[in-house]
Amino acid sequence: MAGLNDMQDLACRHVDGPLLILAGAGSGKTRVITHRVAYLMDEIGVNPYNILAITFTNKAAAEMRDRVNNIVGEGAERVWVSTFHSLCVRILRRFSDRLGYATNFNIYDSDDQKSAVKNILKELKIDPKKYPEKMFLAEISNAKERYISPDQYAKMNATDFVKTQTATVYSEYMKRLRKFNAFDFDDLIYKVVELFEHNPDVLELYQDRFRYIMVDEYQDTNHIQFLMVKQLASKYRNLCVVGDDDQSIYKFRGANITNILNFEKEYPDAKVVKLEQNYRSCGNILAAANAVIKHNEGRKDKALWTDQGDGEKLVFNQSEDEYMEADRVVNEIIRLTANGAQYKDIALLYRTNAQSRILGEKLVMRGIPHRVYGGQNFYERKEIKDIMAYLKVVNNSTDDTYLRRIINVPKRGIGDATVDKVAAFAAANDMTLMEAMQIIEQVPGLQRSVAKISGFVELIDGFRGIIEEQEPLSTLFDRILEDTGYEDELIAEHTDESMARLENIDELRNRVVQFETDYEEATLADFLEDIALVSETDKMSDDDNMVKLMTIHGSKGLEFPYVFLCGMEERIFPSAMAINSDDEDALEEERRLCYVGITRAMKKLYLSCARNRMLHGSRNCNDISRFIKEIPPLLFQDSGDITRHVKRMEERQFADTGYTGNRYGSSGQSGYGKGSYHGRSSQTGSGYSSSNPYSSYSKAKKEPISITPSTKPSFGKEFTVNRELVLDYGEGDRVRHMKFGNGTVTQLVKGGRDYEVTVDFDRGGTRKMFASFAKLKRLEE
DNA sequence: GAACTCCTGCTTTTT
DNA sequence: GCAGGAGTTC
Repeated sequence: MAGLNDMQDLACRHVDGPLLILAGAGSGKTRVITHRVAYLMDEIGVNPYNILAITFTNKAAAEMRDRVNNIVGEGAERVWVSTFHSLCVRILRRFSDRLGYATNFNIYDSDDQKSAVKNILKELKIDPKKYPEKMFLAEISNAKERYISPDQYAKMNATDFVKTQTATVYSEYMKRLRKFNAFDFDDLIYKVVELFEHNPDVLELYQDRFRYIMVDEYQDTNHIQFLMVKQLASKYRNLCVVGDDDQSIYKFRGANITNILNFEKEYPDAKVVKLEQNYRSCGNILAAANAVIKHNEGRKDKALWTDQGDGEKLVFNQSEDEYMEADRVVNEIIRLTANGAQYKDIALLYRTNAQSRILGEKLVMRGIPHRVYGGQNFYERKEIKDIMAYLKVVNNSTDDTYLRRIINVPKRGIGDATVDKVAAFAAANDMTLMEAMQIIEQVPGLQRSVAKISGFVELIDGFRGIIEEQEPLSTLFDRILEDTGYEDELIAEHTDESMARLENIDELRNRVVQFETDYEEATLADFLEDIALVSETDKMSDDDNMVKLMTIHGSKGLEFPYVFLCGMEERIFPSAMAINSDDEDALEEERRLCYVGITRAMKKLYLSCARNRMLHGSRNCNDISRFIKEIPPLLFQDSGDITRHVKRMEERQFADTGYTGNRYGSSGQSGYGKGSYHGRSSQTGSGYSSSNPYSSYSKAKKEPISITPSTKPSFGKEFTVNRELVLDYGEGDRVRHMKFGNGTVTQLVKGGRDYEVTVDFDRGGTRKMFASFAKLKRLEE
């Protein structure tokens, strides 16, 4: 298959049985998956309806959908491309009644989970100061990820006091969610696995539907996702997983790297294909990435390489504080754009969302268009949560959580004392809060509040009427803003803050209208689901010509010509938590994260840090990140700062031994350019990386790190340079296709390393296909 | 019942 | 440095 390298080609052509693709960063992973889909459909004749592609983010799903559409044309929309979570929601919307849940269930976000646990702790009289709800939530989530039910959990931990308490909370939590007809994120997958386990007919339905399964970012799957995939694939065993153990960065969320490392054990007949040729970054960037990741133990050995040349060197800067760091970054952005770079080609990446504030401020000051992704989520803002709570109550009022949030917002004189009385009545009579409020006259001990509450119930009933009459969502939205007086209150307040809130509400309204336009048939439940499952990064658009700011986690799967990795300091990146952790792997995960960050860059990578920065409200001095020191200095454009820094450290450490510091060349630009450093490094093993015996980090491996930022493959000769695809036909020519017979080429478009051919077949039908698959033969007529 | 003030604890990362 | 929670006062 031309347009693909040998390994990519091999992966595409593997049809039956398990397949593991180890795909390094930028190795054309999505390309392989989409080509494989095309191959299955066009060459093997697989019904697109039988293909499932699972991705990690909605953004990745959308991109894959797009690319599949482009390649296979007809029928592409019938390939099921989605994330684990939305796939599960769709299955549950159809079958959750088998588990005793209604199909209009709510999806809990972390805030909802938190308040649910908080309430349970109150009921069980557990002091949240001694045992914070966070602990219980983490433990519950953990159990769910391992497919451990509350009962099992209780049995497993019968001797441990705190854990028996956790078992009770877990059990109560699940009862509560069932009562409120809600699933949390973990449940979405857990409950599908449970559904499949107890309903073989349902499982078989989906097994037959998804005969060919592909899972992207497999290194980020957790145990329960592994189980689900296993269930689905067990009948036909056509499972293809794609991943890179070096890019596993979600262990904190339960991702289990052994899923990918042990794939061959689980499926002994698995075919394994490694993709190591990188098409994204230039050689210097790759060399830096390889050098950093090499410090990790326990990884599948591999190294990225490119045939695109070294490209530009890396830039490193240490500034005095975070403001000066931001200034420097912004200045460089101005310089880049003055030289023709587009704003959208630039990304600022950082370890924690908090770091975005100062960068954002500086960009505002200099009038640079930019957008901050993630962080203080749009949907976490108070006013948005309030309006969303109204929508959720209208959709499904069984859940007290949202009701309690809005019952007195805006203020309508229904205080906590009143709500507690009604709640007690509801609990005693086994009804929901809303049900009790509907018969409020029967609730004892309320005087003036009765009228207020029945007024509120009428309000909600009015909103529900709008839905029943099938009025558009935006109508409901506007009515909520008006009838509750929410908008009026903010307008009357007329402060900067209230105006900002109004703007946010406007933005939410835009999203409602957008959703309405995108999906005409959409219901309120659909909208709420979309909000619950789709993050902001997912909605990132390439049209906006803006500088993008996001965490490194958020950048996974993306690429940018110019990347700034900011805050490259010890205790920031790697984080203090990882440094102090007793878990050995914590640091390795940070390093993998660093690897992900570096490999986002295509043309040029900037690394920066500050000598001191505000943290937890106090100013701290932080050392340069160990990851910087793991990058060979010869890869840097101007290594003045880093050289001086390391030299100073060495002098400090070895002053009494008479060691005067190695001479890393002059501090000027030309110091490293002549290869002298590199030669020296491989002879003596000293250098900048942690293999340097004088470095402050001695945990490093003994072997010297010699990274060759070269164009040579890291292994074997079988990786030859791309062959160019040469076609012997053109537009207007008559061609023959193996399956579809004869036709006329109506269009020929070069797309990447392949051609997209449109053929008008004599037997009827126009098909778009990739030349590399179609294997069209020119007919002489 | 509401508004105001003080205090604490926290910062990874997110489907 | 900030948000959210608790406690106090009107």
